[in-house]
Amino acid sequence: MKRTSFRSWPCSLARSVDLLGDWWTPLVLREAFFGSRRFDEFQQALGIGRNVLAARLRRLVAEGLLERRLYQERPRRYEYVLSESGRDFLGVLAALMRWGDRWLDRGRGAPVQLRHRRCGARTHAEVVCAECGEPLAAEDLDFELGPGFPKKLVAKERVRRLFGGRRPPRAEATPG
Amino acid sequence: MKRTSFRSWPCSLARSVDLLGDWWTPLVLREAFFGSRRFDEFQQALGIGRNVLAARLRRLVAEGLLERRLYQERPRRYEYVLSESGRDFLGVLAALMRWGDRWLDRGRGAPVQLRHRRCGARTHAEVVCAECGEPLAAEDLDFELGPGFPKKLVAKERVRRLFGGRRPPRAEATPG
DNA sequence: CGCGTCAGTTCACTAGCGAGACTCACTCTA
DNA sequence: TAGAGTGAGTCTCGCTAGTGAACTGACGCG
Repeated sequence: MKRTSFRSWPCSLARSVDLLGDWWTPLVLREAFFGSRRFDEFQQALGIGRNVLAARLRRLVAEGLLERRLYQERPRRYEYVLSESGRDFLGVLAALMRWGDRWLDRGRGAPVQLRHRRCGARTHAEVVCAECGEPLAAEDLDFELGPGFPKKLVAKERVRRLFGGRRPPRAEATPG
Repeated sequence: MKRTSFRSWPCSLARSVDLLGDWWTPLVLREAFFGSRRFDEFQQALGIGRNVLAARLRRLVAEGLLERRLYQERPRRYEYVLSESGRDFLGVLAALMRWGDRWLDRGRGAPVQLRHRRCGARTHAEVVCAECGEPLAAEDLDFELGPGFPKKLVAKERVRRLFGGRRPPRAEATPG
């Protein structure tokens, strides 16, 4: 029984989760943002099993989030640095960190804070609408089919119900 | 050999990942945002195993992201609706979806798009600095210890290296 | 009374996760 | 030229978590 793969689901969320949705991968990426590059750096910082780390690094390289580069011959040693897509993942990590700060700190405050060099402020991540800059809230969003959605599936009943112009009534009745 | 728990790590990211970092949980939450409330709705929409779904719902309820409420007596039937913290998780999902749109679509375009009711635009999520509103980039961020960081650990060598005012040189040498 | 609905639980099976030991290739020291 | 050290992995193996499917139990309906 293999884990069900979401790779080919018509949903970017599912695909991302398929790739990054295990317990270690986000932390490996965090370490990369903290400056780790070498196998043993990652391993010691996280206390992760070496085989697990090797597998994660391999996959992240295969998927293009990390680049494996030779930093010395004799013996051949490789290090792992964030690629463009890897660096772009910072937003997701920052959003997740922010969520944890808000809901998981049990009154002790954030363990780690962000300082934004550009404006100098101690800050945190916020997820906004790219067009108007307002924070995104569930109530303000509709989901629409995009160009990458398979034509075959458009006719499906569930799809039509979900994306048929408006949200299902139950969703709108959500209190709050 | 149990999965190592990140619950008590001094890192909101690790704690969030511990809670939500498996393959199904984010998709269950996505379904909740799409309007699913009932057990069988979730089950059919995702094709998830019923026992796995039951376990995920139970945990999400225990952690406060979902509320389990009785929607009919005789027979007793429960449904699951997003709580405040659950709704707040939308930002993370939207950021992850956006990342997938950018890096995982293989030239076919986004399968699902967002429409922001407030401004009317077809849009996507963007992660910005809460203070100045500029998009967050890895190069512009410093990490600092916050009030929730355990005092005991501050003396640790690794911690001092990471948070001792500036980033380690290797991080700054990152190309890009 | 038998059928359908809904929300789960139980069960048998197994892929693969995770921890720690081990390997391999090399350099450095004396 | 032994011996220690370093760094990047592989190997072994117990265990767990996910899979799919059957089952349960409370109830309404005709």
